[in-house]
Amino acid sequence: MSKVTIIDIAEALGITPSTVSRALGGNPYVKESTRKAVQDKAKELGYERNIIASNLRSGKTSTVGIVIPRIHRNFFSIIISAAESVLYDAGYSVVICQSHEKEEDEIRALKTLTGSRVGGILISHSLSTKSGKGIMESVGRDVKLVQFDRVFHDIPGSTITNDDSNGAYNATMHLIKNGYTRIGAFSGYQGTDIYIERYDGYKRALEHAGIPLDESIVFPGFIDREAGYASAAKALERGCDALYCTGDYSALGAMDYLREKGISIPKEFGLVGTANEDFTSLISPSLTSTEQNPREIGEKAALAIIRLMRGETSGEDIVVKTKLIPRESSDRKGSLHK
Amino acid sequence: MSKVTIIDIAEALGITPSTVSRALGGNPYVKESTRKAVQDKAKELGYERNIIASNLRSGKTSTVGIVIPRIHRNFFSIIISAAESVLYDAGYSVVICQSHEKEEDEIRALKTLTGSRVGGILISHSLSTKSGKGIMESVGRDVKLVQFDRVFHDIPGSTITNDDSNGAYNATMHLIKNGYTRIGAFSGYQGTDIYIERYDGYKRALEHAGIPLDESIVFPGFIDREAGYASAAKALERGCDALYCTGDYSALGAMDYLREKGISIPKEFGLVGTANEDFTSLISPSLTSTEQNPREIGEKAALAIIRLMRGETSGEDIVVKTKLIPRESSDRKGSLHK
DNA sequence: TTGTAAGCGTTATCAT
DNA sequence: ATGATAACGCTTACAA
Repeated sequence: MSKVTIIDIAEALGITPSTVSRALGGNPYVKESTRKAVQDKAKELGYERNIIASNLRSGKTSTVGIVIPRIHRNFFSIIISAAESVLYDAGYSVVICQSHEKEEDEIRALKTLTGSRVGGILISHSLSTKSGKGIMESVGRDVKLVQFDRVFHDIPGSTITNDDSNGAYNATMHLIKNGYTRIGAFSGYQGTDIYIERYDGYKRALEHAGIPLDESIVFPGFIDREAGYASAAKALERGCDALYCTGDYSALGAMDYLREKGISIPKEFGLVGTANEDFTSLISPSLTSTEQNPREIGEKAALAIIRLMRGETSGEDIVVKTKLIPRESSDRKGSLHK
Repeated sequence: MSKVTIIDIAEALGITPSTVSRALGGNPYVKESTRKAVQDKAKELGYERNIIASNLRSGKTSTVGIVIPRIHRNFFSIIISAAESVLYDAGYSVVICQSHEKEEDEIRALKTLTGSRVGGILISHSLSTKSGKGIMESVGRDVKLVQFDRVFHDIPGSTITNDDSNGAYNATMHLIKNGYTRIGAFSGYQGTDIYIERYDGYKRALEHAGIPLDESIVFPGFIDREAGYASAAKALERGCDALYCTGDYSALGAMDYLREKGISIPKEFGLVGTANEDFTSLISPSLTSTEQNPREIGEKAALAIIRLMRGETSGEDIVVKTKLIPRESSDRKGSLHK
């Protein structure tokens, strides 16, 4: 086990711990020969810096916290995976907490993180978090914050978001181009930025195509499979021939209902989801969706928090492009060649 | 921000830091009234223990590392999620690393973790890790280890595994009971315990049913979607009417092939997967699979590492039961009522 | 039951 | 360019 300290190295070399520390820490005021000797000896003895002691003394912390609603949601787990690997390579540790979509848990997680002295936090808010108020109270001034996906713009720090409005615009346009004329929407909870943005994109597309907005075929609120099933019934009743869904699971629910009613997709009804979950390409018909590039979001978020902690910036807003992935569920024109 | 230390509390109360430390640390040799006073004052001043200093001094660490092949695989992300929440409640932090299925990355992760002085590690080995040798060399004697899912039994510490052999036995038996008679197997890489176990369960079921083992319809090695597709072709050629697959993705690949050939599932061909991935219930026909209870594995692994770090045990082997989830892909008898 | 005092291993701040 | 020394905030023998 590595019980080797800088003192051992210093003694072996007949110099002092301070010099060893400097040599290892990249301090410019060290003779190259000394640095070389120290590094060699360190390797020889199997030295590993005691991060705990280092953090204590320097007051800095090399730990970054991540708070997300649920770790086992594909979108988030890919983000974590990407962020974790960037942070790790940059010498940071990562601590992960879940909010389980509850503001209460989110605040508890934040308190625990600041308690364990993280230097920065990556967060995507729970759906039940209604404002940045409680967040700001639980996070100290010297902890840096990067929000991603679900963000509040009145919180200091950086944000990483998708161009959600454009994503929704493109998805809706895609339906229009495929000849659907009465396009409803599962618009999601309209108290959260991303859903507001997406609804906006949907409306812009309709407007662009000269289709009047009909709020009776817009279904806000829950977007899980069950809600999708229930709302699809109403949408059909009200004459829809397509649905733009701000979530893949709600689209799946709609698919359940349509299949039950013997309505053919995409012939009689068009469907697009959002998030490009794994299953979208596995089901039949496969589901057209919008790729949000979670890997890119994770990497950018990690780089953003590093810059923030290093004081290289005091905040930036980064937008990651989405991409429509056309599949069978909206392919009325048969433009897909398998 | 919390700059309050035990010294502040001590001064405010006219006692010494040691007593404050003891009161807060649950030391039994403290007068109840003192403890009460300390706790009240701590709350009043907004004190938060500096975990870094605490760890440095005590030599202990309240961080647990988790090493898994890939974080964004459903099975693993649920395990992490469960383990993380148990560990967090018990006052531990969690650091997560990925091995990307490469032994090299696994060892690198292990070294980084021991470098940041974790007290314990939860690990499921990469497929390319062939033995416990390299693992043992990179982990010091005083770091505790809990292996889960993919384990080596020559490594000290605890293990959490599924009753894989029984799971495979039940899955194969289920096919037999549904009237399939020539049942092949995607048996997985036969250098890893879980796959050996499962192959054993498959063989036991055949034996039990009096069906002779035919190795020409057993396909070891890769079990991804592509491999499933390729092996399904051979299985069909060799007269199989069903396949037991040690993975859902390989079963999905087989399904791809069978669908292409116009072979009806489950009428003409039966299919069971393993792992009960989310998509198994979303595709059509839905895929019979074996639930491995990752949540339970994660919780048990967390509790096991805690016991190990506390010195309450020096190692235990825990087996988590699997459960067959019958779905359409093997339902030749129509015993499923939807 | 509480106080005293000595560090844990590193880094910052003086000197030299 | 390097050395000496103190300190980061906490825990823990040992004493009282």
